[in-house]
Amino acid sequence: MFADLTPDELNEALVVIDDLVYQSGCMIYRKGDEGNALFTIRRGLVKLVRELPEGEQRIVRLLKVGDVVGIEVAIGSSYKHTAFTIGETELCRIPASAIEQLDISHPSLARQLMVRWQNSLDDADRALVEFSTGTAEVRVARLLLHLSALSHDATCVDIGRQDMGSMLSITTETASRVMAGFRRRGAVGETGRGAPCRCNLDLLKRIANPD
Amino acid sequence: MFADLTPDELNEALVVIDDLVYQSGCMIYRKGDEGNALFTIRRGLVKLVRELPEGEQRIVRLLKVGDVVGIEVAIGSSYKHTAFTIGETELCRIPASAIEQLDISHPSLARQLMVRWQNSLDDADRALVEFSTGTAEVRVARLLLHLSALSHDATCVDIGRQDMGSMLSITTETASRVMAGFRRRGAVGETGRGAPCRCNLDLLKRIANPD
DNA sequence: CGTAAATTTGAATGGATTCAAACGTGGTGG
DNA sequence: CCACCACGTTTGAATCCATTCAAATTTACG
Repeated sequence: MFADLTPDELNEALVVIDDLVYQSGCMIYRKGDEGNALFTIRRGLVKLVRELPEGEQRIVRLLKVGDVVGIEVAIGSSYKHTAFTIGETELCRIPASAIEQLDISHPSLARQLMVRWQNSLDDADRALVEFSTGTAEVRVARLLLHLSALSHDATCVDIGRQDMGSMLSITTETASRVMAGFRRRGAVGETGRGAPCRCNLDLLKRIANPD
Repeated sequence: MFADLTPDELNEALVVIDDLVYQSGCMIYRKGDEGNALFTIRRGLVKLVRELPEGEQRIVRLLKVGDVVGIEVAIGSSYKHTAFTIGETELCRIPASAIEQLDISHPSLARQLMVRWQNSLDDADRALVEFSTGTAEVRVARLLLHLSALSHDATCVDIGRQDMGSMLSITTETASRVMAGFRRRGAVGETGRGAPCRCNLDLLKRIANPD
């Protein structure tokens, strides 16, 4: 993100940037809070959550290593979601003031930010077409494929059934049922508690794209 | 969008900006095409469509007056969706080259673009929470409320059942059934063909937020 | 006026939800 | 160390909602 900065500018930026480690399930910020800082993910996962009118919550986006959390801060907005860590997660905290300063003096940072915005938009659109259409089986398969793509091997982070459900707009019970079916069919390996599960990518792809 | 430009810059920009009128159902651009231009909507509606693996199509976003169509062009990307007009629509065509030029000389345009990106993101998130959760009745009610908010009166653009369905991830038949029910209950007025329908906002709100 | 396309309605089916209970896991305190 | 509780997951059975397939109806357009 800070490519194209001069050494001086970089140093100036770095003094105000903190490196933070959150444990699993921590709230990073709450929707509506004044946006004092944005974050980049160095390790772990972050979920952006929005409350439904009915009181439940829906996961709007899942952010991965390299993604920016709270990018809306860059235009002076308050936070649009509530953000939680999933698994132990390491974040870089970048104060809004630092962004403002650099933004003016350095147009290439502006471009970097635009690229990040577009990436977020792509993720959102993907959620709309892949995670909100098709049967429960199809959605879960697509989510597992998505998660597998984050790791270099075929393991995927063991996400809770509740989180699965609120990402895919299905109940935790159906999420559980579908995963049980996948296990029976060998689409995913036996899930050791909390351990990442091995996925049968070929089989999952076949399930995800019914012809 | 071109606030904060000097008269000279504005003139220079305006010579390359075309004003176009499309009739209903026209394709503005196709997904994957090289992005030579972006557009702003002066009148009408635009739908951004993405093809599902199964061959069907899903409406990812509905753009209204003042929105930017094809904003990804500003970072040199090809089009991420296929764009169609809904109803007769008037667009401003802004060549990518014009954006590039102004982008460098004028940082305030960059900020304007970021705001637009964030707006798109907000719309996408809204689609995820409001148009992809709840029963068919609830989703249709929320869509009608959303459309009503675009007009200043309580009328809302008569969107086809097919488009309704592919916005809400329901079939055209259920969309039709739900609308029939709403008509019976007086949630929407009798729909004169192609004419905008009058909505009973209070009743729709009650349906949209089941307590 | 006649054909094509979109909308509406019906009946049967299937899939997801709901409500409930059982199970396993981890943490706490006796 | 074990009993106990809280919490997430799993499984079951009944219900409900949306889909599917089909046909009738209306609307648009040449």
